[in-house]
Amino acid sequence: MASYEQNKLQLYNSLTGKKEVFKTINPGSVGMYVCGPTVYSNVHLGNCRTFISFDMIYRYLRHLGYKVRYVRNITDAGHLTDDADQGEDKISKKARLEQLEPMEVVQRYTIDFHNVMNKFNSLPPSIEPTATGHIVEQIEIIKTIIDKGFAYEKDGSVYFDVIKYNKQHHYGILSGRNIDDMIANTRELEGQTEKENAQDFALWKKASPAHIMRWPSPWGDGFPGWHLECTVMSSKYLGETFDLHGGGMDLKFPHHECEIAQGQAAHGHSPVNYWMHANMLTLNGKKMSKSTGNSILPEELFSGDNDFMQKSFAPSVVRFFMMQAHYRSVLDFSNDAILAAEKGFNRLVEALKIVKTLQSGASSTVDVHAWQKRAYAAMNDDFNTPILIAELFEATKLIHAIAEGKQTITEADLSILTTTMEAFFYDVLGLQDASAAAGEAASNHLDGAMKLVIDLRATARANRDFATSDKIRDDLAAAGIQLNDGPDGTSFTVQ
RNA sequence: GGCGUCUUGGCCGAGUGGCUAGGCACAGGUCUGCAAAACCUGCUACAGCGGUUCGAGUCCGCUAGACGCCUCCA
Repeated sequence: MASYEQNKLQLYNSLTGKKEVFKTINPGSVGMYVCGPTVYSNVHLGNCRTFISFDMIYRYLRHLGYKVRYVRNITDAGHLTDDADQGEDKISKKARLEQLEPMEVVQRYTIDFHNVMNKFNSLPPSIEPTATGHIVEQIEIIKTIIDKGFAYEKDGSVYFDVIKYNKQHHYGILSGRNIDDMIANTRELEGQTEKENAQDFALWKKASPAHIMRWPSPWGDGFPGWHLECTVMSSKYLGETFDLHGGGMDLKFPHHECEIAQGQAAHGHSPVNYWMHANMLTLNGKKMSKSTGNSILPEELFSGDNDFMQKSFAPSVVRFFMMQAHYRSVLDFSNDAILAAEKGFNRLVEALKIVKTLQSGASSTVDVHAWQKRAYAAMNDDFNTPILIAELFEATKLIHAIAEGKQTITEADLSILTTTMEAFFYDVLGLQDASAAAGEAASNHLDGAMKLVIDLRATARANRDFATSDKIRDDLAAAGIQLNDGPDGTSFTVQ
């Protein structure tokens, strides 16, 4: 029996507002789509939280034995800077500003995105399609939506007819809005004359002569609307209805709402069974945002070169910090919070080393099975990583107790403890031991040199030459190497 | 203005109506030449007011505050 059959996974479905038992369309397989970044600038830490959250979800689904096809797009065209007719494509705007070819911008920031996600130990998706690679399919689906009567052409642009759609379906089903409220509360925007209604959104935009990124279409030269690419690429690679669609909370409306409308209009049924939304990462209590300057780049955090934090932090520490909060909660990033996370993270890393040195005994005085069950229960309850981490700390206490001989454990139980700890820490949470990543060869050389220094200090201490022994200890500490004196001798840790 | 979410101990952060979340910090202890580190122990809070209930952090209402979306946003 596969692991996913034994674990009753429940997840919060944004569409219904409830936790639901996860039931896939095809047994054992999951089709999962997550809205990726618009590659017009470096991804900031807030962007990363969403992708790390869904990386964890992807990892846990795989851990449960599901075969997952994970599609995450790259938006390299079609994203307007505003919704008015003067709207300009984000990529081409950046290209103009930096005197670059649009695809040069795309290339630069796509590479940056991949580098950052790599450092966060985020697994690459199964398919990473681009909007510009699917212009033909987007034009085709626009034709279909026009044919079905849910879109109209106006002067080289095509708009989705939200009012007409809403007569048959509920536009606002995901975000909990209704069309009358939206109409009553629409802001007055200049240049909206083309649309029949302010709520209508663009499927295709006519390109002005100055617009760099443009493609021919039945309606003239232009470029696709932002919402369309996700509908096209998800249905192409996952089918017209698929299991799971994720993205940041800020995409719920209008982007995901429009995706539902487009899918429904084009294919006659709702595109997604489970909608999941990762919450925002805030800085100083406010949403991280490139445009307001209230953001921090991952690289600035890894290097320590920023105005917010007092030191640098390893990618796994940052990831651990995020995993300590539930993905649906707003999380505030601060110096104090990440410092606390780093210490806790180090304790877990240490426990993972100790667990490998434990000796098994004839009987177990600890209930490893109950513990393992609680750990899975936490994850099965809408991916509750904070509780999972609390259980990992509980296991840490057990490991110390066994190491000190206060508790005993059988070989079989020790095996469960070790593999479960490692599976959750490395495979599911996607964490890495920073010191191990630093390089085995270098650390072997350091080990040899440190053995010499530690021996010299031990000799000095034996001779009660504390001036020498303390100088060794203090100077090493200043160099970032901490000596740990214990009953069995001295070890060291690199800070 | 509309819609929605949130307000938990010094800090971060989970909590399905009744049972200790967890981490950090702090205090005491063990170990140590002294420290540090490590480990052990301790630390019972739920914005305010009212209601439902045998019982509420957990449900309902009101008040205050914060945040998000409504415009590009992960």
